[in-house]
Amino acid sequence: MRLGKTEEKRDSILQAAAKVFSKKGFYQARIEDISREAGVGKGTVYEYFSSKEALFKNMLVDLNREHFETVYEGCPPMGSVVRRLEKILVLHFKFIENQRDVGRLLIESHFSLGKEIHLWLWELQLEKIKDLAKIIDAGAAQGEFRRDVDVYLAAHIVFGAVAAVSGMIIMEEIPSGKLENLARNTLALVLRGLKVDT
Amino acid sequence: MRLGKTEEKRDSILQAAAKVFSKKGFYQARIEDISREAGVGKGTVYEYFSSKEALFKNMLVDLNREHFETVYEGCPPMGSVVRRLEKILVLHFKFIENQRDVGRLLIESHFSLGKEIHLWLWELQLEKIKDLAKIIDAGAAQGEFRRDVDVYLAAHIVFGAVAAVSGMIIMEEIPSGKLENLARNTLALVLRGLKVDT
Amino acid sequence: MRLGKTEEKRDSILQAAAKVFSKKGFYQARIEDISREAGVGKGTVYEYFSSKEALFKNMLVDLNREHFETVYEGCPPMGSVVRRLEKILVLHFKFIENQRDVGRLLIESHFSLGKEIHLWLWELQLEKIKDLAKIIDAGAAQGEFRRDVDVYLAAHIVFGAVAAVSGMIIMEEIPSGKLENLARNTLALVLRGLKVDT
Amino acid sequence: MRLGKTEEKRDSILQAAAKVFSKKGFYQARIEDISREAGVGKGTVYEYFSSKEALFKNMLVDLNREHFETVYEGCPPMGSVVRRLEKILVLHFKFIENQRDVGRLLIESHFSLGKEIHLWLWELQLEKIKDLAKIIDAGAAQGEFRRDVDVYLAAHIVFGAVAAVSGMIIMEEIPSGKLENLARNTLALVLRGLKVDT
DNA sequence: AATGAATGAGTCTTCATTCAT
DNA sequence: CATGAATGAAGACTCATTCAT
Repeated sequence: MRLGKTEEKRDSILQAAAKVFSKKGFYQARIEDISREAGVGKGTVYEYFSSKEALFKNMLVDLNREHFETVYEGCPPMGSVVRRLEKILVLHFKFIENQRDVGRLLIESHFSLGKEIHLWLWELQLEKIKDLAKIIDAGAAQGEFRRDVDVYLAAHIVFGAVAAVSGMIIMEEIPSGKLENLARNTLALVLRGLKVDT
Repeated sequence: MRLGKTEEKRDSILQAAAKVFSKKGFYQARIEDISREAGVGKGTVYEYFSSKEALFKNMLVDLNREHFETVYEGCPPMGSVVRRLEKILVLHFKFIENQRDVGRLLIESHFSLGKEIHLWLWELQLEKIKDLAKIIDAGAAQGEFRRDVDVYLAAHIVFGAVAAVSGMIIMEEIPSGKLENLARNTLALVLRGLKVDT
Repeated sequence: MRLGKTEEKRDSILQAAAKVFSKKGFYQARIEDISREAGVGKGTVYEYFSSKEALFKNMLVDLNREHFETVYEGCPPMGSVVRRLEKILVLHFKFIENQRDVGRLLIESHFSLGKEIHLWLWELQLEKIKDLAKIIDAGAAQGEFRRDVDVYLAAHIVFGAVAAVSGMIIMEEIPSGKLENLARNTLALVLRGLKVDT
Repeated sequence: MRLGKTEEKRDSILQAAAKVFSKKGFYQARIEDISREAGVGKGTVYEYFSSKEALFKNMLVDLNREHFETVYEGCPPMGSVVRRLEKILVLHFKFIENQRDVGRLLIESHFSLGKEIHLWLWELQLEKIKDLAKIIDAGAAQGEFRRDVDVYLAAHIVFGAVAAVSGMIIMEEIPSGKLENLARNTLALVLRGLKVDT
């Protein structure tokens, strides 16, 4: 299962890109910063990625894959959808917390990038929302969730709620130990709502 | 009630800035684009704002004020907090819808800007969240909302939810006529949650 | 002998120009600095002088006139040329010392200005050198100076020597009380030379 | 003894800088002029020098070194200090004449530059004056020069005199053949002074 | 395959000058 | 006459990208 030398170098560049882009944002990050961080020459970056934008996109795709593998695959469908959601939230918050800088990029769904790349990012986010929609749909099918809700809308709402709390974790530097509780509370609110039970 | 000529020009530059920054993002926007959009010379922009960054910040502050006046002040406390929230949501969604470009900037709380300005933006957002927290707190005090929720967390969640739906409105170009319904549904979900009533 | 209001304003602009140009040099000085220093509007400067360069030249001409009046006219031909030279040196050094900033400009015969203005400055300096040559010539005619010297060359040498000592006065902030002595020593060297008498 | 390619390029930029700065002065010279003169791209200049000012300073330091090597090192202490001075003057005048443009910069001790760089230039000049003072001091020690003169003052005077004559050479385009004679005459005046021997 | 020196297009910002009031 | 708001030409500097080694 060893990666070829080539694959290794490609990876180290992506790692470096994640670090530098996260810290400085797309426009402030310089290719040279990234190449130095990766310990390779500036020209080498262009051996593996055709442009700064391509590198950026690849980095995000990579990050998403890692996020997906950590959060969803590390948490397959199980009996209760609610339980699964709770587990997903915990894993997600931990992922965020483990990789502050990198996590910031995942939350920052919006960038001051050109329109084209902006749309591309929206697509990326939409996919996550659709994954969420499937889960919610499953919950409705199993009778755990109300059937009178617009699943697509609900997915957006849950996504936004989770993103906002993720931002809170990063910006307010919530300590690791409180994440499980935070996940539970967040989910509780999303599931039961604000209103007093009637 | 006439604005001085000077104030008028300052305003037209801010208007133009909102338009151009929204469309292109901070780094892609050129001062010249903005000055042309405003119908003034390039140098004139610098008569009113000391730098591109200063213009950007001023523009956001301005936008926030407008948003605040439209949404919150256009919707003072009333008997029911739930009713007030619903009204706020409708106004907010309409504000978003009316000024797609401009609205995009309000949602895009995160930019690929330098760390400093990024923090400044976070502060701006936090203020909005705190406004929300006050409303929720009032709801709890009046017995409309459950008392066992962390108000600060709840405010983040509502904020995130609303932001996500706002993004949906902009990106999927939801027609104006459906906004009231969308506001109702969003609020319903936030208030009652996903789970089936027990 | 009262100056008209107009003349007064023109003068205050020239004063301000001398101050600001001296402190910052031609390119670093901004017309606005000068107008503010003069207590007039920016546009007013252009009522009196057609351009920055014209203002600069006028200011130097003015300064030269003042210098000439102070130094040469305040010291008409008299019996001994040597005595006259000594008096001239004292007056010159005092002029320099009195108006450090302004004096600096007189010494700084060379500027990083465009070729054209540079030549003009050289002419200004050459006139002073020619005045000096006349004095030396008179000294030779009176038998005080050697007749075998090239008067024109000698004038350059004296001019350079005096300029260098003037620079010393400004840069090393020689106190006022030592100027007379310095003038005497400078003149002694110029008159008797370095070499031991044979 | 071959310079590395890199060193070569650095040098050609310095050469070009000397030429362009000399001709146009600091503020009128454009980096692009210099880069074109050097036959390199605009960006390349910044590979070697961090800013226009840094380039300017480096160029002057370089020039000074060259001047020093040509004039002083090409003329080591010998029996007679007077002889040495005469040789130095000849070499100096030839250096000036050989590199009119470049020489102009050496003479133009004063520029319309910011205060900071101005001070730096004064230091540069002061060093030369101190070198001169050492020579004069040696002359006094050897009994060739009078002992009752202030060596530091004398050095300033000689420096100023030489600078003024150098200016004459450049501005009046004294032909090469007359330089030796000019050096002799200049030195004679400096050594014996203007006054008739008593 | 890897490098980094070289490049020049692109942009913010300054400031002399103009001109409507 | 006096003003200062408006202008836009000009230039230092950055950095993605290329390419000879």
